Amino acid sequence: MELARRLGVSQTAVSAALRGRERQLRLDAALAGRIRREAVRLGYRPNVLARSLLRRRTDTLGVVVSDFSDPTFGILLNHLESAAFAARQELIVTGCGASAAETDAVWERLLRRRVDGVLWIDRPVHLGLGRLIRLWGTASVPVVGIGTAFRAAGAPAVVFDSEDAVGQLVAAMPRGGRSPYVFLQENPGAEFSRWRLDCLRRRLDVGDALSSRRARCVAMNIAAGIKIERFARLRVAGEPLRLLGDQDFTGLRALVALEAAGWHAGRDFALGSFDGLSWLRNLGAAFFSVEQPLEEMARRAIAMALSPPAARRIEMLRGRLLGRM
Amino acid sequence: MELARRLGVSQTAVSAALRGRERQLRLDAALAGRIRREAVRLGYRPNVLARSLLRRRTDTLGVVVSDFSDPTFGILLNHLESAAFAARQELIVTGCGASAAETDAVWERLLRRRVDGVLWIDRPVHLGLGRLIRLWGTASVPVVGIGTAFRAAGAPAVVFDSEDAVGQLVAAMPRGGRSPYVFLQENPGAEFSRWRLDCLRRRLDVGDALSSRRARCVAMNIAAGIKIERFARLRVAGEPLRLLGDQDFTGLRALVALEAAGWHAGRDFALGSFDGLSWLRNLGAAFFSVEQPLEEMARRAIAMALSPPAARRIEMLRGRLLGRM
DNA sequence: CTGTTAGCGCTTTCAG
DNA sequence: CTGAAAGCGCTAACAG
Repeated sequence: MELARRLGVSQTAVSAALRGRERQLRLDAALAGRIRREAVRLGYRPNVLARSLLRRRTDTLGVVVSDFSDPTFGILLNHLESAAFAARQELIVTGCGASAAETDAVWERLLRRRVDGVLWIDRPVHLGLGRLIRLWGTASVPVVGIGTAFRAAGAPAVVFDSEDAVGQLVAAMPRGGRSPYVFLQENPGAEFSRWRLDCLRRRLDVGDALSSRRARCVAMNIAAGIKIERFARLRVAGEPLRLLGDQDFTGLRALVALEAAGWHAGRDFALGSFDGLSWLRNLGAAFFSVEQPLEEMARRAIAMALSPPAARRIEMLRGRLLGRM
Repeated sequence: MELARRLGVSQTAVSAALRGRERQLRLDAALAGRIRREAVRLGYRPNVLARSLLRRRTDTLGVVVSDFSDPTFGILLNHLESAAFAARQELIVTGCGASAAETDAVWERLLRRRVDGVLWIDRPVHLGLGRLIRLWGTASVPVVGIGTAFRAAGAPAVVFDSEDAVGQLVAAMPRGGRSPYVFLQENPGAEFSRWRLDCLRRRLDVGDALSSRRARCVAMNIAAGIKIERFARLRVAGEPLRLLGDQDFTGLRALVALEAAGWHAGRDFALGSFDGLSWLRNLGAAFFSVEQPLEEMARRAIAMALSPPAARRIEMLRGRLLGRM
């Protein structure tokens, strides 16, 4: 160690002083101080590579994000960083690549860096769940999934409870009547969208049994744009239409279009959606949404990656309803 | 190397075969194939730590993101990953921490990992530009800033040309008349917001000189909500109000509120904003926006970090106008 | 308290 | 074409 030579002390002393291990080594406090001061003066930066190589652990978790541009994942990442900081772990965040081959490369690189564990945020659109789980099987370190995609993967994961969220939304909407529930899909092929629709259907079936009345559920694809006539046709006079966006952006688009057409939230329609992005709070009361417990998800995911294998399993977390009509 | 022992060949041969250097070493092709097959069979993963330690370079760039939840940065990150892949570099993405102390820690950790360069996406809200630039000075590797915050920092950076963007927006709006330009601010303290307002003011001054007519510019803070009366008061009968959101979300909020109040885009107001987030394309023609050239920014930033010092300087990139009224 | 020693897993050099 | 040897920067064990 160059620093040691310059100061004329042993490498051991330098190493100990720099990591605050002076008590253990019964190192002179004054000396330790001198070493630390000199280290700062010289702009000395320990080489983590060498350290990790020797210790055979990196205190680092890899994080694979299936899409950086999803704001929900962005907020989750912010929380993950805090949680990692608290757990004295570093994070290496990376995208998932644009093709199966790139995803393999990303995965491989993370493991070659000898991360101590991997968190995988949602399934990449180009990679089937089965294939992904098989990939995880090649790891020598713990892998934890985050996201609804992993609800039935059988792998350790932290999952937002969509089933419960749908229940909260339905409970907050006007009951009874003949107007249908309209499930709005911006990207009907997306897994989360289909899954939430399934949850809604199941939920309404349960409602049926209890109220002995048939609540209709209509799925509407609005990817190509919103046609007001389609809404008008579905509506039963005097009753508000019950709209559920498959996520906040979808609900927002509907809101813009309906208001522009002279429909009024609360009178003509009730609107809810998923994820509770914070900027919704600025839109007033015309909209409600079930917020994902992202901070808790982050904490749990990190804890799970760091815990012994036996403690790793699927955890379902419930959301919280924001806003009311 | 364990693999070498198992196969009964030399470490040299294994190393060469695995990195496709067999020609240089004049290694037997059959042997190289055998080594590679065996490596796959055994699930062998070279240790990047050891490799980097010896080579004294990591082929890795650090990326510091000031806010993961900003969708613009998210898209930029996706592009950065592609660009890095193309340049055979890896990326270590990290948040910037929530306080000055955490930012220091993030920075330190990146350098201790011996990244070959750092890209810094926008200035953290809790850290002054001066302080940040000073921090950069402690690096032994190139640092490239990305974002408007660095337009005058004197450090190498890739910057979206807001001045030009304002020009494009103003040019696309109705000319003349007495209605003011209203600049909508959701977070008036934010640097980008103030800077874009400044640009607008300067632009309108230039317009003045040419048309010898005074165009008024009003800044309106809408953080607390949108009051329609404030807009009504500003409007000159028969002329559309010219609205500029400081970013897309801001413009969107205004759109929702104005349409809900019975104002019509095109007739009663013209609305533009910044950044060109892709989901705007779904909102129809009521809105236009200047898109940041994120893909190009990503490519340039990576290239700049990899180029010799003399080639590193500030690059201003122009945006593209999306949508028309 | 300090110095020495022996590596962590890999690449490179140079002599076979 | 192969093998031996040196060493990247650090830590841990142990003998002074």
